[in-house]
Amino acid sequence: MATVDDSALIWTRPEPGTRRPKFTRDQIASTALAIADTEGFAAVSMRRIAGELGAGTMTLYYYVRTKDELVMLMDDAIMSEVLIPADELPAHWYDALTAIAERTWQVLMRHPWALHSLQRAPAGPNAMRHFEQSLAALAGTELDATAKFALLATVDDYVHGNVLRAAEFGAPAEDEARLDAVVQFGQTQLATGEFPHTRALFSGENAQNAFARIVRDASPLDRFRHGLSMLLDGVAHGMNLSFPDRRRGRRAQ
Amino acid sequence: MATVDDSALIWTRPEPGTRRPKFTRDQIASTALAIADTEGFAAVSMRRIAGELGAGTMTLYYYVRTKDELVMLMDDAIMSEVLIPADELPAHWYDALTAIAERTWQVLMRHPWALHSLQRAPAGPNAMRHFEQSLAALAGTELDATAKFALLATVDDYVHGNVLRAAEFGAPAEDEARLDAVVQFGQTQLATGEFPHTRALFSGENAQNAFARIVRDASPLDRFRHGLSMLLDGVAHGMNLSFPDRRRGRRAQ
DNA sequence: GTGTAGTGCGTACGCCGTACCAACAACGTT
DNA sequence: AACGTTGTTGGTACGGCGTACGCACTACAC
Repeated sequence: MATVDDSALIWTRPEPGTRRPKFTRDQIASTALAIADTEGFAAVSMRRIAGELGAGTMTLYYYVRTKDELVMLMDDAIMSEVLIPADELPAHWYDALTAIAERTWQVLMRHPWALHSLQRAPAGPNAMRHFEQSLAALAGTELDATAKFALLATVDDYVHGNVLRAAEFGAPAEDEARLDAVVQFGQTQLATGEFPHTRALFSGENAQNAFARIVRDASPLDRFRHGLSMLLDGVAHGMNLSFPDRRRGRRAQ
Repeated sequence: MATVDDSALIWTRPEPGTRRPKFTRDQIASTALAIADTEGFAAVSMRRIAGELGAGTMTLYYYVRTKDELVMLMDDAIMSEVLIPADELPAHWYDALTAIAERTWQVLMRHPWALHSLQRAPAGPNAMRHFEQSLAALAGTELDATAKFALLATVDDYVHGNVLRAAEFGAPAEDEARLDAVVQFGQTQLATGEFPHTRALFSGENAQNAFARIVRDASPLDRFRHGLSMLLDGVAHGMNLSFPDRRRGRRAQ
């Protein structure tokens, strides 16, 4: 009796502390984060984290009810990185949204595994702050609630989708041999003649060089920016919003 | 000696068959697909698939070298669903891209787990066909190779990102109690006053109703379409492409 | 009928998350 | 200073996972 509500989110349960425990949730989360960043999300196991901390495995369960909760803490830590210091947020909605999106992109690219776990996690405090900040970026516009929501969701969708793809290219370069196998399979397929347009895209040069050219033609960040600006341009037109006036220092709207 | 190259992709290894095996890769993949669709990707285990097929677990390894390869087969099966019959592809790039994106969206929404596994998988034959078809959609434009590639990547990014988010809302309604806990946590946070803009978004009504209103204001598909059209409008302006002329039957460009 | 090699799969190993519960130690009380 | 309470630690064990290894079976060529 008087047990804690089983469905309560971890944010609503205070960290244990009446008798000075050996660890904190933050310590545990950041240990897990370090493992995920250096060895991939798959390397994050309760045994591994505990080992890293010099603790018994089951000790972690005194701070956290399940591994999913621990992942929530990791996600929330990451979301804290995407927050922009209030005084650095540009005044114009277009610039503000761009700044937020770019920062989000950079953070997620540093922790690409977060997208997988973020999916299941309901918004934690820092995710709410991110949303709040995004709304603040739109405060100067005259959009109604539904439009604001739709706009922010669309931008976030693009950011997440881009990271999903970009992260897979920037990955640990794979196996070398594996990569060769992939390229060679691609070439074999192209040779079948079933892919005339794709073949034309790689006109002349061999596929590997062409692929490298396309990849190096623009950095992942540049490609992200380009897509984002197209999206925001479409938004500005479709929602009747102003563009920032870049010719002078003034900020329209 | 004379063993198969370890790094060879599954597509390059022929299915076993000199002596009429009991199963086929297709059978195995579609069994796995059925499990994933009805019970989630986590329920897909080698033991489970084998059980479903009435086979010994290790039998699967005669058809497939690792579970990852099996997942590639699943992904490729899904990618086959997104292909549009050649004669149904609209002539104008804008309509064609919209059709491809919508179909992709619908397929991925039916198999939301695919996004997780798709990330690691190098493009299989059907993924290549999808790319080829996307290029075909742009055949009428005057974009160069780099621009085409960038455009398609951007659209795919948005589609994947949208599914990533939308799928999490349309999920199995969760726990009821769990959902209550999430809503209640949100309200508590709003009450702190740290989130004025978010609070304003839910003006008046209580948060749960407001949330429900925003969700039902537009179906996930409508919201996807809206974002996609904004993106494509931005693309059309930014890349100097024509819009389809909807007033008559003719197709510009 | 017999030999061979393609096919099926049982066993076992080392991972995983975590339920259960005994042991330990920090503190309030006396 | 001694004790009892209870917050904190973590050992053991269970049922899952992917899959390496290698033996058993059997379909077919001869």
